Formats: sequence, C-alpha cells, structure tokens
Amino acid sequence: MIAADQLVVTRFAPSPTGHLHIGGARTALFNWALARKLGGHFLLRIEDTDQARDTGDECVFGIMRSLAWLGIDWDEGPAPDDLSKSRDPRSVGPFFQSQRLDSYRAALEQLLQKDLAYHAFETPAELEAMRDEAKREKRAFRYNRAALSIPRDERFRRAESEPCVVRFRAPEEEVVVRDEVLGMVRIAPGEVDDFVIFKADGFPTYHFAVVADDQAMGVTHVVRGQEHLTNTPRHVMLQRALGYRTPVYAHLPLIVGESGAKLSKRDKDRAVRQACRDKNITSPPPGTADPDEFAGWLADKNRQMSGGALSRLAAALGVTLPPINAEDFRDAGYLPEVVCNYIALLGWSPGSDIEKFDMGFLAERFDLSRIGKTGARFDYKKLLAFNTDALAAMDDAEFASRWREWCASHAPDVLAATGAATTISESFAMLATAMRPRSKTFADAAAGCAFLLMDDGAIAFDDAAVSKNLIKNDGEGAAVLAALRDELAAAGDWSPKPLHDVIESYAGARAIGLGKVAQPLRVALTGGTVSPPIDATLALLGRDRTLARIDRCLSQVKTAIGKA
RNA sequence: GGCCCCAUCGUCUAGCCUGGUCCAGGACGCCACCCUUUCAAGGUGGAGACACGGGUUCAAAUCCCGUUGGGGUCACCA
Repeated sequence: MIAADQLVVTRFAPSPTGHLHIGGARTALFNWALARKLGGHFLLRIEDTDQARDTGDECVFGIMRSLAWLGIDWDEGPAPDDLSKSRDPRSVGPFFQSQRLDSYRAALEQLLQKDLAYHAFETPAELEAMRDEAKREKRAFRYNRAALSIPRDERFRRAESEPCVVRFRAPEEEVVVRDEVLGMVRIAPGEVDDFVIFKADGFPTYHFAVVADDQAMGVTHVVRGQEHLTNTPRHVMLQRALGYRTPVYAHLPLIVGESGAKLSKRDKDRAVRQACRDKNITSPPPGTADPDEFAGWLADKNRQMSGGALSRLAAALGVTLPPINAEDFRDAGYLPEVVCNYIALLGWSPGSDIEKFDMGFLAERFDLSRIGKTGARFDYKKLLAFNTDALAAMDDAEFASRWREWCASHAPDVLAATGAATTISESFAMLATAMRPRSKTFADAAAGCAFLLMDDGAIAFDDAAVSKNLIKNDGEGAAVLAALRDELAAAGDWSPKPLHDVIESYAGARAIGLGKVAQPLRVALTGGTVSPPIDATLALLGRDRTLARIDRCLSQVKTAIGKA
C-alpha cells in the first residue's frame, strides 16, 4: 500500500523500437494522467536489455518525439534532446536499463546466494525440444528444474566458464495479485515456473529488470496493458524474494483492431490484403512487391509484408493504411489533442456524458477506478468525427497556423504554391479559410488543394462530371460557361465578394439556380465537381489561370459535342 | 491445449460495487427528411443492446452458479 505522504511515481517503460504504438500511447497517457492527478512524478524508462534488437539513439528519439507531439511530458527520464543527459530530480537514474547492469547483478547475487535462483545450462535447442514436447502433449511448458540435480558447487563452478542462464526458483504457493481494474487475480501454486531472470549474454530479462528498476526508482503505480497480466505473479514473487514492496497494479483493457485481436501492425497488412481480395488482385502491380512474397502474403493472414512493399502496394491500390503508431496519426493529419482525447475514451470514461475533453480535464479527473475491463475496438470513424469537430471549432487563424506547420513537413508544395514557405501569406490564409470547413484532417485539407497545384494544362476532366454539367441538354452548361467567361473577364476586382456578385447577378438575370452556374465553372476549373465555394475557388486561382482553364475546357468540350 | 481475463445498441460506453427511479442514457456509425452553388458541415427525427441457461429475491442489466462466445499468455522479446 502507498503511504499518504509518499511521492506517487508512475512510469512508461517502452523498449526502443522507434515507434510509439497507439496502445503504448494510451498507456503513457494514463500513467501521465495518474501522476498529474495525484501530484506525483511521471517517469520514462527505456527497456533496452535485448541485445539482439538493434536500437540506435534514433529509436529512442522517435518515441520521445511521439510523446512530445501528444503533449505527454515526463518529469524524470532521458532529456528529450540529448540522451547523455537526463531529468533526474530524485537521483534514481540512469533511465536506460542497459546502463544499470551493476544494480541487476547485485540483486542477482543476493538471490543466488540464498538459493532463490540458480544457474541452468540447457541450450536453446534443448529447451526448444522440451517446449515442442509440451505442445505435443497439450500442456503448458514448465521448466523441469533439471539443473537443480546438479550439485550446488558444481553449478557455481560451471557458471564461471560455461554459457548459462539464471532461473528464479519460483515458490510453490498461491499468488494473489490485487489489481485496481480486475480485482483479485489468483494464480494456483505451481502455475509459475522457474523463469529465466538472467540471460547467457549477461543481461537481465525483462521480468528481472522491471522489478529491480521499479523498486530502485520508487515506482508506486504500475499501469500497463492487460497482456502483462500473466507476468504479474512472476513480478510479485520476485519482489517478495528480494524484499521489495509491491506497487499498485492496474491492467488496462486491450485496444483491438477490426478483427477483434490486439491492434497491431498486422492490421495494416489486413487492410491491404482485404483490398486485394475485393479487387480480385492475384499478382502485385509492377514495381510494388516481389511476386513470390506477395503470393505467400496474400494466402497467409498472419504474414506481414516488408514495410516499403506494403506502402507501395497500398498506394497502387488506392488504399489508405490504417494509422497504428502515433506518428501515423500525425502524418494522417490528426490533431494530437484529439488523438489523446479519443484514446483516453478507450477503456476509460469520466462517468458522465462528457466525452470531449482536454489534457487538463484528464489530469484533474483521471481515476483508476473508472477504467473498464473489456477490450475496446479502435473506431477510426469516431476519431475522424472528433477531429472534424475540433477543426470546425478552431478559428481561422489557429487553423492556418497549425495547418501550415503540418504542411511544412507533409505537403510543402501547398506552401510553395501559396508563397507560405516561411510565414502565412495572404494567399495561404485565404486557402486555409476555404479549406477548413470541409476538412476532416490536415491531410484532407491538403488533398483538397490539388486543383490549385496542378498546371492549367494538366487538368484531367472527369467524364461523368463533364457530361452531366457541360454536355447534357445540348451543351447547356457549356453555353453558360462560355457566357460567364466573358463576364468574368470583365470583372474589375478579382476577390471573392465581387466575384460572387458577378456570378449571382448572372444567374439572377437568367433566373437559373446558382448550381447551374457554379457546377460548369467548377468542372472547368478543377476537372471535377468538388472544390471550395466557387468564389473562393476563383479568387484562389486568380484571373489568368481561371480564364485559361475555362478556355481549355471549352475547347475540349466543343470537340466532344462535335463528336456526339 | 494449460492458465488467466472479459461479456450492455454495429462500435465506444453510462448504469452494475450500494438490486426497484432503466419498457436502459450519451457518442460514433447507419436510415429518413430539411438546409444547400459542389463536397463536407449543420438541423430535425428514427431504427438499434442488457450473450444464453439456471438460481437468490416481492423485485436483477445489477448478486451467485453454469454454458457459450471472445481475448490474452505460455521465449535466454519486452
């Protein structure tokens, strides 16, 4: 139990993979919120004990950048810009497990001396065989303690020269874990086997490092995903063996994907594979993926295609990969505060009808007792709706500023075309105002600018749009367009209001709906039927480009009518 | 397969602990209509759930047991 005057310490402890999975982001967010709510510290620790995994500094920076983007700041942990420095007000660092080996070895020695742990010499291949056997006999693998039949001194002697692991001698007793979300979880005696706590390479395993660090760093609350639930009895046993306290545990319900299984990178493969099935594609479009790899991948729903090939395939098929990592959401043009708001709702609720809230609200209202037990499906549509609402609620200036920032890294051509490379130009501001009401994400807003970025001569006219708005009824639309062209050419002030007046008076004079006028114009200017309000579209393009596009359209349509 | 966890609209959830105020509330999605210069957005309305079976009780979404279903986990990964 936590004493009343004790500093609450929560932690987020990712392994450095470079990406912050959205499930990890929620774990971090909840730990952050709990620390804020309780006036404690939120700590970031890097779990880099796997030497087989290549984990450059960039991997750590990637995760820290994602956390920072989401607005999750840590009181203790590596400094965000320089890994050789850290924030360490209580002097509990370093925050990289690879730099804490001495402390693990000291704790290990304790266990070894008390015979609470022992060396074991089976090779990986031998263990593999034992595991296979267990599987064949349909039982869970448990280490058989064969090493314990080796005399004690011999074990210690052999450990000097032979490669070996160290196993924890798990007591045969019931373990009851009190979990703030799940209640009491009981594990029968003998269920926990003698798991490895130190690897042959001299590094601790996750279980050992976590327990040692949580103690050393004074972690009081462990909030993590439910996939860790079965690890918890091991950790509790280790804590008891080492004489450590047991922190408060809270296991979060899993975030699941479309298939109902834990949301993962596989969901990207799943989306693309589904598209291939829908479109009856049996071989990869040229230049996207290796045909053999593709065939195997298509047939096996658990297979993952190499990253580059998957993106190329998705692009070729016109499929949007579902965002999974925090950076995917940023790339897709979501607002970080919206992402936080939405993921907070996955497994937690404030207990009222309120569901739109900010970080301050979370910091004030977050509560472990309101975390649910059931897995939550990630609903991209709801996230999108939240993001749409958030953009709609912004004022034009804020939208322009934040959208410009996004474009700088994701759509520089939009900035180039509006002269906004270094600052918000008048033309960019006008564009932003035009795009905001019809955008659900920043990416959406940028995609809507395509008509502006194209060369006047490069516009591809959509057949259906042309026939419906220009050719139908003996070229009614084309006639309107031709007439309007001259009115526009004569317009004095080329800005939205006067342009709007020109169009309206033209329509008014002939008693036709504005739609009959705007749509032909829209097709001529953009090739399709969708764009910002027509006066804004005109103003954005400018007089010369507008007239050039109308002329080009008219001449193409004339040919089409001639043929017909 | 062993062990563990879970079970309210299609989805996220409120309600469950402290049975009656719940013929179950909200949100996203869906449907219809309205608005409309396109697409969005917006407005109004609508359909839509207590997994099943047993108990306990005057009374159960709420408590108990079982069944079924789903998920997690069984590494010298974390």
